[in-house]
Amino acid sequence: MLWSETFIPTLRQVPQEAESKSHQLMLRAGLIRMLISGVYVYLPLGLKVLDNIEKIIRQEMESIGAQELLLSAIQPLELWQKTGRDKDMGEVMIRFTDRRGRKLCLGPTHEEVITNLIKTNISSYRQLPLVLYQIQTKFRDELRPRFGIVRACEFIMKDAYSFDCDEEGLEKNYKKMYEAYQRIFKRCGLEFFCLEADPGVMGGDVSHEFMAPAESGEDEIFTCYKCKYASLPKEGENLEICPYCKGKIKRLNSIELGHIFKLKTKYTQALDAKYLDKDGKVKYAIMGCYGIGVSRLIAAIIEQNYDSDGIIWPKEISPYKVIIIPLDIQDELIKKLAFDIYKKLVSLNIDVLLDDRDEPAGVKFKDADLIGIYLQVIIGKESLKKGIVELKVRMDKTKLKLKKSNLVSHIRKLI
RNA sequence: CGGGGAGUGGCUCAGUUUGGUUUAGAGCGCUUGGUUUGGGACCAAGAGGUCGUGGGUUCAAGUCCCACCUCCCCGACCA
Repeated sequence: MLWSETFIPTLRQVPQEAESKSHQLMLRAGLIRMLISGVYVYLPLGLKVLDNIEKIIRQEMESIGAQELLLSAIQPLELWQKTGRDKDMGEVMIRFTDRRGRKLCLGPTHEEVITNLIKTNISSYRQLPLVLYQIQTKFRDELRPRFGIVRACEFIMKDAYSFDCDEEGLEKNYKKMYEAYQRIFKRCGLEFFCLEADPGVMGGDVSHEFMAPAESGEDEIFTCYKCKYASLPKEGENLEICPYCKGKIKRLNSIELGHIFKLKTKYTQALDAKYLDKDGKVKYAIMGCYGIGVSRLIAAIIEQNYDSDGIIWPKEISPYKVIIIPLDIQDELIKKLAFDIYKKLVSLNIDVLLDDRDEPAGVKFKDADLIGIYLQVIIGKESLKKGIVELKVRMDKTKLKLKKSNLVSHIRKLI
């Protein structure tokens, strides 16, 4: 993509509406814009980041045998009355009545809908186990939206649901999911802790939360860096020594990345999702559910990966893998080389952005650092005279001086 | 919903305390022309504003009073 043909509105100054670091950088780098409090639009660069995160999630979900589907955002209130959660959700759930007088809501989550689907389509143990997932927009009328997309009223979530014949099956799927989550967050360049949590309104007995330390995190957790133990503070408690390894405990603000639950039969019973088992007995399917705050991950990644110049995208998340920076686009030699490299990378299927704008070098450097593309190819007059171009890794700021002819192979090694 | 802060060109802000420089300012960005091109460069000429909204006080309101709206932060709340 050529910069001159895309829409990356970067901001030089910190917008007044943003206080947290990730929110500021998302606005400045041209990833998102606010429509109203708690509701954001994603600009092309933001969408590319979102796509990259989703790609990782899909790969890891498929790798454990989960199948993607897409449920509806509009849901009948009736289903929620059956599980009793229409009351639990209260005003968080956005409700409305359509012209036919049907009572509806915009899905804040999808346990009811998926269980209803299972109820009407699964009737035998032969059809189980089943693990389904979707990546979809959720709606929650939050009391106080915060920190940009961290707590928004409209956000994107990956939610997965497992259905098994017995608890043994649930254990297996729960474990697989737990491990897949670790791989996902690791590939996203996140430092995170996993801890046992209160299942809350979701129900069921065991749940685990994945938390990413971040300055603007909403929850405080106790963490031990020695053994990776982490827990949520209980009222009045002040933990200083790790109960497992006696290491020193740190209190850290953190963002909830994901949460997994063993729901067992809470929903399958309420919605009467039965199947016929091997022994000919009618049983309720054993359920688990597994959520990741996809859009929120962007904020968490930035909170953990930035410097004074801007965002530092981890390799797999970077909205383009390479940005080519011809320092003087009026210079024919520089321009030609920039386009030659660009075409070469495109032909190799490498996602590349060429800053073809007629702007001073300083502007291009600042913008490239701000939007945080993984690799920068810098082409300037002086070094080009010696046949040299520079390759800068945004993450560690090392600059490699390379012969033109070696550049592409070097890039391929790094990505 | 309680407490605090803010709303003035696209963005960041000054001006409001103490009403009155006549047409409301600056920097950045934007447009045109030119000089530039290794870290947000420079010169010249331009475009762009219901001062959040409504009402009130006054000879006169961005500035004072009342009501409301919006945004941010803390709290309550939250899979």
